[in-house]
Amino acid sequence: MNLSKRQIEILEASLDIIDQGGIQSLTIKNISKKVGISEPAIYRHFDSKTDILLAILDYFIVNNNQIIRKDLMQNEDIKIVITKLFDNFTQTFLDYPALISIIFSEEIFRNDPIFREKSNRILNGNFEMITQLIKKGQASGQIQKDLDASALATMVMGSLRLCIKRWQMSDYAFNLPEQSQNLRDTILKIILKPSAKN
Amino acid sequence: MNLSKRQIEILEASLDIIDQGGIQSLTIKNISKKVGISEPAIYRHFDSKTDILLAILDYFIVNNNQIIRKDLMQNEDIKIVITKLFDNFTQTFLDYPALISIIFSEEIFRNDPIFREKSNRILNGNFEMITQLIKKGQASGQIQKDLDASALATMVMGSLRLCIKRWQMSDYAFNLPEQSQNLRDTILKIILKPSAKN
DNA sequence: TGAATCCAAGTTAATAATCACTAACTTTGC
DNA sequence: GCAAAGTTAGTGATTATTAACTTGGATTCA
Repeated sequence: MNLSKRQIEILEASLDIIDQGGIQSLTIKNISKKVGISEPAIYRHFDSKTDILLAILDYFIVNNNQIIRKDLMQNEDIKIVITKLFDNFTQTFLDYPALISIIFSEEIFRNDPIFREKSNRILNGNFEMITQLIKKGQASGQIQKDLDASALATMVMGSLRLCIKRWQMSDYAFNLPEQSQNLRDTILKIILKPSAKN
Repeated sequence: MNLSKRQIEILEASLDIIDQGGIQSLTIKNISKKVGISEPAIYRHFDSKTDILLAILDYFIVNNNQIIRKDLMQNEDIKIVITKLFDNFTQTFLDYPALISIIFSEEIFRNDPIFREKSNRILNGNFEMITQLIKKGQASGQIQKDLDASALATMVMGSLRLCIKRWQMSDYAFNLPEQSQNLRDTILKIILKPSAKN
């Protein structure tokens, strides 16, 4: 996983193209146009288009996730953890809106079994992480224990995803941080035990 | 919007193809193969591939939504409304799993401005409906008033979407009704005022 | 130092496959 | 007997990819 400057340039161009026109517009021609080199020159850096797609998943997701994960796992205060989870994600997408297409890449990568497997593992990995965080919060008495952990994880992850997706679909028209914070605070208000709310 | 038998057959074949291999595998050739007629025969029923895609949106979503909407809007008990919302959606996708691809069609239809506009309106329409239902629940005193209605709507809609998406990605491996009910009950437990819980 | 060479990264041109779609003809059912 | 719905054959455009050649900058060697 040691990418050259040009390889990264190709991956970022690909991300922009997917962001702007969906997976159908990701062609070698479009990539080469955006990078500013000829089509065959792309093949000096990647063996095939499939390799480019796989590299996108690795470069933009797998890496990124491991950083956030460690940070969240180490913290004991569930309120801080969820705040970080929301704010971190929001900031990432604020900085690189094109990444939203990758977070929702399940639909993009569905035509190939290798991609399916990979994006499935990413989604389930994130889901399991959030479930673990919530279980920890329940064990330490900060979250009500009579609430199903995986249902809460679905709520947290699902609402964050929908919020971001709607922002993308609106052409980034509304204030994402504001909406994200609103969502975060509402969720915290709901799932925290009264004693852990301040 | 009066579709012939063959037209509906074509739309259902298209839905199956998208469900199995994503939008990239939706070709006239694949459609004709699935329907059992030649490629040019498809054009006796639709002027273009674009027309087929637009008809998919109309046939599977716009129609369906209006039926559910009326039913939900008429009911006064928010607990019943949310239960119906979850169970109705779940049953629909249980009956026609391929429809899940259409619910998440934002990514599919992104390369064309007309499609974008259309799927955007569908998503926002559903979101607004749920927001209205929650506001009604707050006005009648069943839902806590200090919770932001649109944040709750994001939670309800986002969690339901994620639950269904994960079911699809797992190749329908887990028990969807069970998970959906679990999610529904957790959400009800959380947002209803104590007095409205029984 | 300066010439030889070498290779990574670019180019133009062309490949077969596939795409949506059309022209022209045939079948079929009312 | 006629129109809707099918067929075969072929269109030009676009797809990912390859072949063959060029360039430019670093390395090697006399």
